[in-house]
Amino acid sequence: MTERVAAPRGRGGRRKRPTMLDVAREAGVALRTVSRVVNDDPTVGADLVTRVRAAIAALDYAPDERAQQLRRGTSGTVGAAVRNLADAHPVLSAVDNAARAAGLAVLAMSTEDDERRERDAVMSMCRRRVDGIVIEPIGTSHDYLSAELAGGLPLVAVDRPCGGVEADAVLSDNAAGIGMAYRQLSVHGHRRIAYVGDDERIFTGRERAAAFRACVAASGGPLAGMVHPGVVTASRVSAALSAVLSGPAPATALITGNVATTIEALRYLGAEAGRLAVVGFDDFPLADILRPGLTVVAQNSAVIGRTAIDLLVARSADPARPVQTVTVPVELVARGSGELPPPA
Amino acid sequence: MTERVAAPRGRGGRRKRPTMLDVAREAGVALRTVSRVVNDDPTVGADLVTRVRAAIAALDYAPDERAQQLRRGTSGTVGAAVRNLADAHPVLSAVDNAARAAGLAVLAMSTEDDERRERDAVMSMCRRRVDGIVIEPIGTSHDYLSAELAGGLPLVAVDRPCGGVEADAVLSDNAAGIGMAYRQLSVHGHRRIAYVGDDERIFTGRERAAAFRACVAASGGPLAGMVHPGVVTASRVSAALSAVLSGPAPATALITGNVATTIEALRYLGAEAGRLAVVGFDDFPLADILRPGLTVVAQNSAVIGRTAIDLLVARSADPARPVQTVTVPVELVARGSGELPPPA
DNA sequence: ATGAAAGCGCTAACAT
DNA sequence: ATGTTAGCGCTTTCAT
Repeated sequence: MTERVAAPRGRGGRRKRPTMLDVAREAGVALRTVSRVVNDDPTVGADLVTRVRAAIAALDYAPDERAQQLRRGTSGTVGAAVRNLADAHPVLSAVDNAARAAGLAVLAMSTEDDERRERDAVMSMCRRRVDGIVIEPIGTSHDYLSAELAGGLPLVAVDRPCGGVEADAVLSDNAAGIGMAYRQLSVHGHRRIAYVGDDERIFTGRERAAAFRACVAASGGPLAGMVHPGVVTASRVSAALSAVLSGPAPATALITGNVATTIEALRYLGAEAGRLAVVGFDDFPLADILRPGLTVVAQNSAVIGRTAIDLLVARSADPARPVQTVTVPVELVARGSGELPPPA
Repeated sequence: MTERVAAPRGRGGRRKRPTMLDVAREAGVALRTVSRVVNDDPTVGADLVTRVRAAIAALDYAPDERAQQLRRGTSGTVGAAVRNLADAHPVLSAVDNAARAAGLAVLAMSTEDDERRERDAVMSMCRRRVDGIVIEPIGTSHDYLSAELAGGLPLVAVDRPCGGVEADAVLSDNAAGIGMAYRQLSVHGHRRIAYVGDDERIFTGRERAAAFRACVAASGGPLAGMVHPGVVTASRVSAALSAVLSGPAPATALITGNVATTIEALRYLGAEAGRLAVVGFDDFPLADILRPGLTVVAQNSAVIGRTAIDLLVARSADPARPVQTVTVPVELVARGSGELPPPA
């Protein structure tokens, strides 16, 4: 690590920021008039507007939003507590765009899938008096929020519902997605289809595994040894796959229950990946440059994010409105891996 | 999209939040005592502490951070203006972790590679009186920040330097990275090596293309038709590749200048990818599950993020300290694609 | 159309 | 060890 040190920065210490009062003095008007100009109040004389604007420019004045918020009682900010800032996060991006369109800033914090960090993040947002929170819930119990909810805090869960409290939620249609994946594989001749996915203690893991079992039951396929929910680790996924692919009647197709499982499965399969039909739940960038391209059930992140902000805004406007759960459709994206035939 | 509407939320409108004064009354003490307890001032009697704590719990009181900030004159927040919230962003994650370790919250906003949005985001952060800003600069001129900088705002650029203003910066060692890539390909027998990368109007594009030319010159390899900097679009990358791979003396190896170019190149090459040696600048998740695995020059995002916060904190403490540019080493990660031999 | 004064919720001097 | 008072920078009655 190289450190290149340049000449000292030509600024001696922190100069005091100009306040509204400074602007007022500079322009020779009352404080109130500056406030009016800043807030585009039409009842200010044109000449004064010009004078105030000039003073603002001369002093490089920018209003202190904290003071505005404090006085106005609203923060113009929504909190977003998401699992991770490092991985691709299309929902966060969609929330950001929808919020900005609604004139709201986004305070994003990561929970790192840790219950305590989630709680810290959310509480910190509350202390900042955000106008609402979008959360990808991690813990099972969110009753630490019941006081805030009773106080009128708009809270929208995405991807999975909150536990222990009534809150609006935006979920993907997990059952339909698994159905699409199963059908696609069936249509391409597969009878022995396996599922490896998330732990059933996690909402989506539970929903998807259950939907898979229902599909198998409905189609009269074999179920024994074909369903492997559990913690997503390299070793567990490897073990599940080797079990599913060995024995007298190995699976010829695989459904993976989330991106992490999909990646681990592809990693384990290595060059064999082209011989096993695979459909993954949830899309990810680069799924299309794999060989063969990965067929996935894609969630509609853009709609999820926008809907979350819509619900948030709606609840802000009417805190007493009924709690709502919106289910967003998913889509099958065929890229090759799900259309491989079973071995002859 | 299905909307499931449940019973009305059992909360009629927004109840007023308890203030510190409410707590004081509830506990039968003075406002100042509550403030002391909230701030863990040791000079409060044990019995009063208990009483105040009880009142806080009873009322579900949480201090208003905006008011604290306003009064304290500091916000405890750093702004992070990054290109994108949707793509993988390891630097943002590292900034988040380092900031949280330093007791700072992170206000992340995306610039979407748009000069105006960057400006809006940064100005909004200034109005929120953040304690500093980490920026992935997009525009060429950042002199709209000169007043803030003169006022003492700590500003740290990551990935590329700011233009037109003096600010601390954390950069990857682009020249060394290109050198590593070039050497790896040379060692594996390649003489005709091509480079496709970002536009030279962009700082990293310029540095990497220049480093590549220097490598070719130093090794006495062919240069004509081998360097293709430019806007990263599917069509431009395709055109560059088809030019480089055709003719009497086609390239046998390729260096791609950033992730977007790498992806487009892989997309274009398709099944041919296994026949051309490739080293990509910058790592990305899943580079290891490609076949062959993609050899990359990996930037050290964790160090970049941590260093950015370190510089920020250092400048906060001493606004007059010399401006500093830190160069962070990169690392070659060999996964197969860069170790392919030239065709016999 | 403009200004004076009160107060948002909190912390920091200064008593006591 | 605890309470009183002022004021952070702004918006908002209420006068004029």
